[in-house]
Amino acid sequence: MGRGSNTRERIMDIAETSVLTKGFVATSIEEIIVEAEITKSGFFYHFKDKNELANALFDRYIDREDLLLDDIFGRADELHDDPLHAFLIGLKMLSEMLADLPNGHPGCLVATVCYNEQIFDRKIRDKNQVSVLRWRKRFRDTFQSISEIYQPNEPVDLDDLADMVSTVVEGGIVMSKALQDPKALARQILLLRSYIKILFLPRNH
Amino acid sequence: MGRGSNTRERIMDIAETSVLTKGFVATSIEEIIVEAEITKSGFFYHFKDKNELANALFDRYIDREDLLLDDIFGRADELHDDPLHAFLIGLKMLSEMLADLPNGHPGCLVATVCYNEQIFDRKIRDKNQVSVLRWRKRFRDTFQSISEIYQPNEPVDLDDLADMVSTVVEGGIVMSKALQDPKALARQILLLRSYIKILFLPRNH
DNA sequence: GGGTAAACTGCACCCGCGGTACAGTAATTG
DNA sequence: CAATTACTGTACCGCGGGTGCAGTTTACCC
Repeated sequence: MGRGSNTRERIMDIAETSVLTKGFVATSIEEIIVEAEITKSGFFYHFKDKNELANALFDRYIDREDLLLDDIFGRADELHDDPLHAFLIGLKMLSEMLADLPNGHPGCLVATVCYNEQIFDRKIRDKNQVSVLRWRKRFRDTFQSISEIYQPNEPVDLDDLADMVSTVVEGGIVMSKALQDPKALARQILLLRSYIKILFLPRNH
Repeated sequence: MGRGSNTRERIMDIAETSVLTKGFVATSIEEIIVEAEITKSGFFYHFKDKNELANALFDRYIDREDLLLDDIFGRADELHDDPLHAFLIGLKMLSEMLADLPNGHPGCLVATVCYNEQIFDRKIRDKNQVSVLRWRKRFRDTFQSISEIYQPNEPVDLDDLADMVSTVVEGGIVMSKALQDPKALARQILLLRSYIKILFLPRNH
């Protein structure tokens, strides 16, 4: 192994997969070090305890998700000047990307934290809230731009509507896992898209 | 204590609360027996191991949820003959009921199982799938009746639409927990209601 | 009122896992 | 060549799940 082998990242990759499928508590340090081919001491050299690993996993996960959304909805904005149509294109691309994941979406650490609250320290629960509020801000801004052009056919709170993107993603992941159908998430995103479409597009198309 | 004290149910009540907030693995038998004021032997008299407790919890939880939905949407059907309006009334009542829970929805065991897959036995994962499919059937039947009268303004698959109810509930619970806002779930349900409304109601209202 | 079964208590013990402590070592870098 | 980084090895602790089994209380039935 030695220096160039990036052990810390390898530990985190192994841990992330395991945490998303089995849950944090069920992921033992023992199995991580076996798969990473290091010793227990090696693990605790990189992370002083399991909670520090959780924090590192969470930070990295959120950063990646943000980059992914920047990428998808950034590209969508390039493809259409109108904010509504750009967003609809973005949702379509998001759905397609999720449908193309061979084993389905691996799960979301936000939900993992929610369903294992007490075992994480306060820091990570606060970070969780912050990350959800960042999604809200992102999509609220989008819906703000849209509503300056299109008037919604139903009265809606734009913050709630922004949260609905997160809701459908988190709920869709749960459904995909429960149904053992990797494509379920993608189809739920398309339903959200359908809602946004008929909510803002004028009735006499 | 003695005979009439219904120890088994008391164990399950304590365990359910703990499982929904902390997760299954983080719920120790030790804390359950302290709160239930029994001994370890007493616990293992009722459940041969933790997995049997999980199975019992899950069965009871699903039964209660089904009864709740029967009640709410049954009452809604009594209040309006038209299937669309009855369903919209049902969603409103569901939302109001969730908003009235003092500490918000406690969480859903379906999601708990999804995010802790490997630690439960196969039996419980199968039951999870069955329970989600039962929700699908219930709401698919509703949307079937609706679509025989109203023609949707967008092409939608009725199974997916039925799943969206579960999606928004599961996702909404995650959002409520993450945001630490008990009312978030209720507001997401109302957005789903808004979608169903403008999806089926004719454009020239 | 005595017997039986249900519903426990008490105690002793094993294992796996998270975590600590600390000494030793191989490779890299300045 | 010295110092730092990135580990290994070993020994040990406490907690929680789980087993085994003998003993005890309580309710109810005959």
